[in-house]
Amino acid sequence: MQIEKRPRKPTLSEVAALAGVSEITASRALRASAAVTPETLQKVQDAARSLGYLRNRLAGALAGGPSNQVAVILPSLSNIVFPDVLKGLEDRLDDAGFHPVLGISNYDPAQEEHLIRNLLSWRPAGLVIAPSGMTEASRAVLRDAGLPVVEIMDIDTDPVDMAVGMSHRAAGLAMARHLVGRGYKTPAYVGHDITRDPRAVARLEGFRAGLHQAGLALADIVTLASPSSVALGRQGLAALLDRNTQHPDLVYFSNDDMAVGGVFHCMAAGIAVPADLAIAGFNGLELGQSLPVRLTTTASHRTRIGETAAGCILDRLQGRETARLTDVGFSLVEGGTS
Amino acid sequence: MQIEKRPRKPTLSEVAALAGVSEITASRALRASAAVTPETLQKVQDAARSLGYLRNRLAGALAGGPSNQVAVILPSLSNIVFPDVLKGLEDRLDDAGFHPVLGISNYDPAQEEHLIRNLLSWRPAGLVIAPSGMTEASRAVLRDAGLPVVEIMDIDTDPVDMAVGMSHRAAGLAMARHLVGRGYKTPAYVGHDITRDPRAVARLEGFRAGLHQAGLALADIVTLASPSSVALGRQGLAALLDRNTQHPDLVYFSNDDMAVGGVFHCMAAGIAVPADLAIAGFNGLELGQSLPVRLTTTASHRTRIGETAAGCILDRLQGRETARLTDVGFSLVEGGTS
DNA sequence: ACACTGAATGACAGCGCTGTCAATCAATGG
DNA sequence: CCATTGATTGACAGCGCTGTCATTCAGTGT
Repeated sequence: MQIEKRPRKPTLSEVAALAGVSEITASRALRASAAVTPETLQKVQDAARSLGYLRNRLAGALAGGPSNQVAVILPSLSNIVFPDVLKGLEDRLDDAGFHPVLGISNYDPAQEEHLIRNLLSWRPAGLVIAPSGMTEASRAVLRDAGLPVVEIMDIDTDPVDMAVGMSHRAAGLAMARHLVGRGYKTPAYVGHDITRDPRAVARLEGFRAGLHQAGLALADIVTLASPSSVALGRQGLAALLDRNTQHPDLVYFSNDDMAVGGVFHCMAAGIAVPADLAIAGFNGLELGQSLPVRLTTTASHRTRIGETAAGCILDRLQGRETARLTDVGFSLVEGGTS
Repeated sequence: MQIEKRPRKPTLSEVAALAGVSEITASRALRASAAVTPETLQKVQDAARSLGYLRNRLAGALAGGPSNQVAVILPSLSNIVFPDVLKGLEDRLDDAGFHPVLGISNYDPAQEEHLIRNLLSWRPAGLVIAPSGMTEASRAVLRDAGLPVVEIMDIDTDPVDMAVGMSHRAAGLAMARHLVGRGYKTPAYVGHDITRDPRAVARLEGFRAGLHQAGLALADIVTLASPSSVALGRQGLAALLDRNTQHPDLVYFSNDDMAVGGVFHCMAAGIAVPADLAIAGFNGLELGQSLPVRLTTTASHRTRIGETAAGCILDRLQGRETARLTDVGFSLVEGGTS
């Protein structure tokens, strides 16, 4: 008695047989990778269609064919920044027929290392990572992997292979200069859990440096040990203003989510922005730009980072020249909150 | 003369040789898939480490081993809803050592079909899709694929295999009932490009049905042919109020982004919410809940949809029973804008 | 008419691993 | 002491495809 068996997926050799050609010819026809008579092409395609043939890329890649998978490791999806980056990546990769294989490190270097090995074991064509304190072991694995690797977000680093991003320190510095130029004298800072966010730290440093150059310093600073959010920004500003320290005339927030929370607090507490208090953020999220009064912020080009990183991978795969460091820059957005 | 050749990655057989065991034993040791003496285990692990061995899952999967990739097809990453779903998916998948392989259909059924074939050619363990008008061909491919398939977001459908989501019609209906109960008499609607968003259409239908049951009808309706955004909602409400039709006492927006735009318009135009105009959205985004006045909305459980969908895939893979339809429900959020 | 060229096709081997089944061997029970 | 059992290991074959090199054959130049 025959055990009922799901009819196996048709293989290339069955397609070839039906089309009356050799396996390898069928392979070439279906990949358009080498010269095949239009006639043969037609026969093979017909055969494939009538059998419902679905290419098995596992076998193809194992046999030496190219992979069209690109490993992507991000620290989180909760922060809108990373979906934006991912969007840019996906867009460009998709154009070239590539797919991201995703891993989320949760800002954990150990998890990151684990993900690197795991994703690499599928022999992807390239790897894009927004590092979260990569271990030396991680770097070593990437170095030996022999595939294009792009580290994204930050370019104040020494990448294993390539890096695409912006200088967060420069962004903080630029914002400080801008605001100093507007005449603010007693700046304060409200931040989220920045121990996990070296880029926010870099912005803060740059901001401080900018103030320092103008003979100013932060009047006060509040950091809360939670991931950034609108609610947290609101809470953070309330806390800041509650203290009986020198009242700031300006608050620089660790990012736009936080800053929008600050704006909401002002709305609710009847604080005039920017007359009583100016507010600035970072990222240039749509959210902040759709407020009744546009948020002053620095626009980071997140999607462009993704696109550019994907471009680096693709360029490298096609043997084109690639830059080690790519600065996508940032732009200061002079909104109405400062 | 020897062409310089990147030292090939060590293979399992080299590890086995170094460890002094057979290939298959090394394989088992590294997978912990069958009984191996602690001693052998140690030897093999040491050998693997000292060689910098990196498992090749391409070969493993081809040889009949399991895949830990799950294809995920979403219509977009621009709408925060989908990153939320993806987060839920990734979370649960990661727990089980699985990775999402991502494809974005851009709401295009043809692209969707293309993605399905493409991703399936990597022989993933399962597939999760937020359908965008799946073609019959797509459904057929999925049916024949012989892997767990979960269609997400909507459960008002007839899925190929499983579906996880909520009834958007019911959500619209519930919101209508709630608002009718609050005494509003002249409701209006502001929506985005809903031709591409059947779920928004379903909510609108449900909303209309709810009104109808109470002897009411939509006083006015504005739909704009762009993807939803805060700015678009703002613009939409302005347009609605600009018309010299009966003034609404309530506007139901196609989603929270749009509704928040509406709130912002009211702030800017000096319209008191909810005294002059009530506003309701859909999704329960953090954004709306952090407004100075919390937005009235329906919370969709996006992350839970992702988690549940991943759970279905995993359950099926482990031979556990799975439901064909899973309703994750929704919850009405009575905010201050109504 | 003949060697020569290039396009189209094919034979072969093997990518690196795991499922299946068989072999080995110490421990157990009578 | 011998058959039986279960735990551990190994031999073998093959997953489905593509790179490499060889072969075929029509078209070209002299």
